[in-house]
Amino acid sequence: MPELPEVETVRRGLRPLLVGRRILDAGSHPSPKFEPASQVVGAVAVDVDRRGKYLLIPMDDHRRLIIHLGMTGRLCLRTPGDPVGPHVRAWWHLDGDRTLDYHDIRRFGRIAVVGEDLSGLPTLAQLGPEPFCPSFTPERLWSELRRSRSHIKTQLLNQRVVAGVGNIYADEALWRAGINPASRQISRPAASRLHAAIVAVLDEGIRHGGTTFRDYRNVAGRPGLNQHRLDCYGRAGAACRRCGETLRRRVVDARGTTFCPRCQRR
DNA sequence: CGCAGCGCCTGAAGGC
DNA sequence: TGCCTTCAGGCGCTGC
Repeated sequence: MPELPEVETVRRGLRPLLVGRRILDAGSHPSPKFEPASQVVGAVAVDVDRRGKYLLIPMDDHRRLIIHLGMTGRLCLRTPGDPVGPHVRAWWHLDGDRTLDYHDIRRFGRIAVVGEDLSGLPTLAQLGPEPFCPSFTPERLWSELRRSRSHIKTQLLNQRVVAGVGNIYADEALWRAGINPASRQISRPAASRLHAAIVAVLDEGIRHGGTTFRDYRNVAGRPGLNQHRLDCYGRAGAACRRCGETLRRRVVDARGTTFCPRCQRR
C-alpha cells in the first residue's frame, strides 16, 4: 500500500533512470485506467516529482505523466531479454534500450497524462498541503480538523487535509500522538502533537525506504525496512511499546485500525 | 456541499 | 487436499 514514504522512495530511485530519456513506444492493459500511458510516446522525461501519493513526471512538451500506484503498483526497469511479469499493466520503451514497466496486481492504480488542467483528477487537484511543506502547520491542521465531525482517522485519510497519509502512517501517527482513532474532536494541543507525529512517522518511513507488508517494492525490486520499526500498525495482540497494554484492532469507517486502548483513550 | 456507502480487483489465508 | 469465503484498502462515483 504505497503511501507518501513509499512513493517518495520510488521517486528517488526512478529519477536518475528516467530523466533525459525519450519514450520511444508504450503500451497498456486495455483499461481506461492505464491506456493514457501511450500518450507520452515521443516526449522526453524532464523530471520525476511527487505530490502526496502521486508521481508526476513532467515531459518536454509541457504535459505531465501522472502515476498513482494504488494498492499494489510497482515500477521497475527491464532490460531486453528479461521476462515480462504477469501483472504488467503499462510499459514505456525508453531510448537506451530499457523498458519501464508498471506492475499492478490488483489494478487499483491509475495512469493519466495532463497539461495544466487537473479537473480529470479531482483528488490530485484538491490535494492538501505536503506534510514537509512550511504551509502545513499545527494551526492549519487544527482548523481543518475542526471543520468536520468525521472520525479523526478518516480525516487523516482524506487527502484534502494533508497529502500522502494512508492507513499505516495514520495508525502510527495517532498512536504516537496518543489520540483515539475514533475521536471526532481533538484539542488544540492534541492537534499539535498529531502534526508533529505525522511529520515524524512519514520522515522515518522515507529514511527506512518505506514499509513493505506484502507488495511494496522500490524501483530496484527491493522491499522497504520500515515495517520492522512500526509501533502500532500490524501489531494487534502485541504489547504497546509505551504502556504495555495489549494493542487492539477495530474497524473505523471500514478501515482496519490498530490502537492502544490505554494510551489512546477518547 | 459534506459525507456515507459501495464497487473495483486479486492473492493470501482460514474454515470445513 | 481442495473448494469456498473472507479480507486487505485508495479512490472514484452515486445519492442522500
